[in-house]
Amino acid sequence: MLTISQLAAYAGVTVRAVRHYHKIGLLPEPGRDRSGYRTYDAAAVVRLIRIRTLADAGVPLARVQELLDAGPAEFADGVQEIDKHLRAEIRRLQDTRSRLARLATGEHLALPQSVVDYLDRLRGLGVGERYIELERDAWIMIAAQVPHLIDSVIAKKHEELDDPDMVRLYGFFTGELDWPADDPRIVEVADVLERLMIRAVEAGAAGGDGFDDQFVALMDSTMLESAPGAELVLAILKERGWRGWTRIERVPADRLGTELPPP
Amino acid sequence: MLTISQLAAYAGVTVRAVRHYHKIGLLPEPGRDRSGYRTYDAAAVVRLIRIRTLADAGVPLARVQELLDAGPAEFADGVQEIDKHLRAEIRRLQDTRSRLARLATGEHLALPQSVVDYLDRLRGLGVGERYIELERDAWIMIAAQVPHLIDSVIAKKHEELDDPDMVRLYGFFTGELDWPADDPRIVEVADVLERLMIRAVEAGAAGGDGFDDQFVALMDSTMLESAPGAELVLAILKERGWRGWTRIERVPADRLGTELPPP
DNA sequence: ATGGAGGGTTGACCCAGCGTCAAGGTCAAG
DNA sequence: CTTGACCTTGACGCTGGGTCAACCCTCCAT
Repeated sequence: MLTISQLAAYAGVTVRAVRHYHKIGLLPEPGRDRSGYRTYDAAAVVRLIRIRTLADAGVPLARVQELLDAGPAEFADGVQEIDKHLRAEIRRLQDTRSRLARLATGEHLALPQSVVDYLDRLRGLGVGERYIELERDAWIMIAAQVPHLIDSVIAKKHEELDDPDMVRLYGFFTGELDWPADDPRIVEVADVLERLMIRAVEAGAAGGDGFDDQFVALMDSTMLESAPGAELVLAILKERGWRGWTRIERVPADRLGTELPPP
Repeated sequence: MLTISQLAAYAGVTVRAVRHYHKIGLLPEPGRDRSGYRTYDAAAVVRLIRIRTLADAGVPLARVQELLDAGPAEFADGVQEIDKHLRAEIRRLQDTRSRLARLATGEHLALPQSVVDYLDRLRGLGVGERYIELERDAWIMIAAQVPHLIDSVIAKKHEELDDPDMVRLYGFFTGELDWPADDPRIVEVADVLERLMIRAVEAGAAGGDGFDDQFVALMDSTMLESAPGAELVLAILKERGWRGWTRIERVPADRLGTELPPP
């Protein structure tokens, strides 16, 4: 006959755990010797080892009890199920490992690959890290709100970058971003933007861009929040008869002065 | 700006978890809008995703906090450590899978391989499952109490099985085991055992078997508890001047009648 | 016989990491 | 104005034990 600590040591568990299993009725209370010590037999060893094997597999103790007290068919089914869980868990941990490896480096975890690629393209154009971070944060906000649209939006952005004027536009964002309000480059930026807008309108953007009003408002407000000076540029363009940002519109002369809806 | 559920959904956690992270100071409380709702920015998204990546790797939240607020060197060290843990955990789960596969089948989990092999050898000799189970339970008890000795004991048992008389002895245990006290086979068993004992003594077993008294007592009492009828056989042998079981002794004529120590 | 080590006994409280109500206040749409 | 989907705080529950605390048993050496 075994004492509780002999039993526990052989099965690789603590004495406390064995007593816990008694308390919840998972392992039957054995007989006691005349001094009150529990005395275990081989059946207890076998049952305890079965308990541990299942518990190590992550099975809740209540389920362990069901399984051990069930027929062989149900038991086999249960074990199948547990093994499936184990395989999934192993795959999850392997995935976690690869995510962990990317933890230190960059924005890869917070953004879909398409956006990461887009930001890398901007870097390739010489855009400064300061501005890249602003863009990144804006894209994080957009991706968080409309994850299903993000890939198609980024695809449009890539198309836009095929236009040399767009490349020129991004070329402004290489150094410090806090331009004073009278910085002459602001007018240059507005000029480039106006050319882009004209071309966009000519290309038929007026017809509709496939996005609904809410999403356009989201894009506009996010970009306005993220890019310092964007308001200044928008003000200049408004004087010239343009409205919008994500969705470009020529403002009819009689409506000049109408505000954008508040972000 | 994001609401808490947008943030949570994007990071793949529950709203409740985000609030929990606020409560323990892991994720800073963001600003509120005029109605008291929390409003999150991109930095919160990034931090929350980092938190989840580490937490998914099994890192306690307190440790996550330390890591995220530490310098890059300490962070890299910590990630190394976590990855080591992950690899170990994956190996542990794979091991659990193979143990799980053996759960339904046999005694493999409760006994070392050497004993399993020994029991298989007994089966090969035609010993009945009823008796095998008794042996198995006895070996479980012995292995639980003196795991470091089990392999050498089993090795001795294997040697003993090379003796044809020992094979003959086990040959008795094929069917029912509850022999009546006057079953003639009991005398036959005693005869075979006596021949074995004589040969053992001649072979020099008297010199000492390398086991201490406590262990011999353990073997004796375990086998006596497990095998019905063993006491009868021992009684017959005692009349013939033998004592012991695990350790065989010729009892000098003047001490005939001396009892074995109580188990 | 006695004292100390090293078992054993019960009981009660404590932990992470949230899940799950409960009991409301807010917001957008119809 | 209502409805339904959010948001807020707060409190309790859960698993699988760990960690005292306070005491009893047994064995061994002295």
